[in-house]
Amino acid sequence: MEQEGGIPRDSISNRVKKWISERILNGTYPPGHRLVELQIAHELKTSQGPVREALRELEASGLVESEPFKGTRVRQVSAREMQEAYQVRAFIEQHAAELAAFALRDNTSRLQSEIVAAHEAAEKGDIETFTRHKTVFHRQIVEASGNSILLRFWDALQFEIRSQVILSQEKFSPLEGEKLHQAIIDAFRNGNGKLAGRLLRKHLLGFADTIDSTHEASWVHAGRKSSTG
Amino acid sequence: MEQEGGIPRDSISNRVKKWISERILNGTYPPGHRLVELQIAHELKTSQGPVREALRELEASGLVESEPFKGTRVRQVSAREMQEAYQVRAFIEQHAAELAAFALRDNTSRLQSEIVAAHEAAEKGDIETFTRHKTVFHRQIVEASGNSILLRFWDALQFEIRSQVILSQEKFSPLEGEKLHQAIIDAFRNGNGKLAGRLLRKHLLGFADTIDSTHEASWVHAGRKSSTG
DNA sequence: CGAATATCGATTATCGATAATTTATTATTT
DNA sequence: AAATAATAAATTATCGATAATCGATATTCG
Repeated sequence: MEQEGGIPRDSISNRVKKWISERILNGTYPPGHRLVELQIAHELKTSQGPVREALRELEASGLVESEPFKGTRVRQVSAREMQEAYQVRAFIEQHAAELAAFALRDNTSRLQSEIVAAHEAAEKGDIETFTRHKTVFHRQIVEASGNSILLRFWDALQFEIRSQVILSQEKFSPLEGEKLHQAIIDAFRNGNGKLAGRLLRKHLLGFADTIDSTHEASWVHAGRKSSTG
Repeated sequence: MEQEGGIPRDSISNRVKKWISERILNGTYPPGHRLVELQIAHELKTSQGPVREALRELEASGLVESEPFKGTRVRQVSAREMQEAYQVRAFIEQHAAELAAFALRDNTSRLQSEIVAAHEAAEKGDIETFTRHKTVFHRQIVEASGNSILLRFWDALQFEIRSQVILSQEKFSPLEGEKLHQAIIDAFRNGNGKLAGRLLRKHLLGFADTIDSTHEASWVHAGRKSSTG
């Protein structure tokens, strides 16, 4: 099957995977939505095999869930699970910061530029760009830890978290964390990984604490532009 | 592979998955060994689909690796990666211990019985049983943390580590850690999660330190009985 | 009427065959 | 003989079709 005007260097199942995850991420397929293999296959003019493979990979990464002979649907993450995820992320980043202290000492320019970019986006009200830069900021710290397994876990967590919801909290007070991020950078500049770690942990556990079941309604699908500027 | 006698209680792809992982775990398929889809399918009297699906799941859990059109082979874990894995495991268990402090206070009987069982196995020279009970001991702590994501990560790590190698170190001095495990239990009995966490962390980082590339030859495949009983 | 069961439509799980791609082998040229 | 091109072999990726299973509805029997 020849690609219609696009990049042909990707397997069909991979393209299907991207296609589906895109739709889950931007809210077209809400949690609980059913994903029928042959239906998607027909829609994408391919066969059942690649679609099935894509769904199984998405299942492995936590985006969807499936039961034998019952089918696959977009996974619904509970408030409880979100709390757990933020807790795990909190101490992953704390440890990463301690491990990354040496690598980041007097080497914070990349971190700084992400914060600057995030700040600019926040002022323009571009939540999506803001969130992206803030995410890269945190990921760079885990990357600098030099522990690839830690990074893999962090990625898995991030995928799971961002796939479903973004805390409305994060949207409505984007400038709140600015000072904190600067403090984290300063700590790294001084080679104080312990401090950076404590700050990160506190920051993230703060998010975790804002999550409870009563807030479930205030979550918003990732990628959807909030109409309330 | 037979199913004639009754209702097939497990899908074919799941049985294939078990069949393959069993062979990887017991060393029949060593790291680097190539896994050809149609060849396995023929050997198990099934078709390519289920085998392919099984291999993809094993890839997701880190047991094998594959490249497009090149095929799948048993993954080789480097000394470096083993170190990283033990580091991550160390601080996962440290945090789990702190979270589990409340749940385990005056509630250590299950932990205790695992240690007793491990001790008995060690005296009989039954390394496999010893290792299994020691693993359950550690897993129970993570379970008691109440954080299911933490547990999922720990399981993934364990699968990855145990799938490939067991530190010969652990085999030759099984009684070494006995006192430490008792100390951990005592800490939990007193509700001192911080202390239990520190002990666990130190214990595991100790293992991590014994790993370096010069020791690579001393690793032994999991499941293989050492002839030097 | 109501519980157990047979049937139907929808969907997943599996199969056998074909196309696409890589790797190995042979032929050709310089 | 070395390098390159052409061909063949092996294997993965994909396809279209069939079998197995589930859920809902209709049907039978007490």
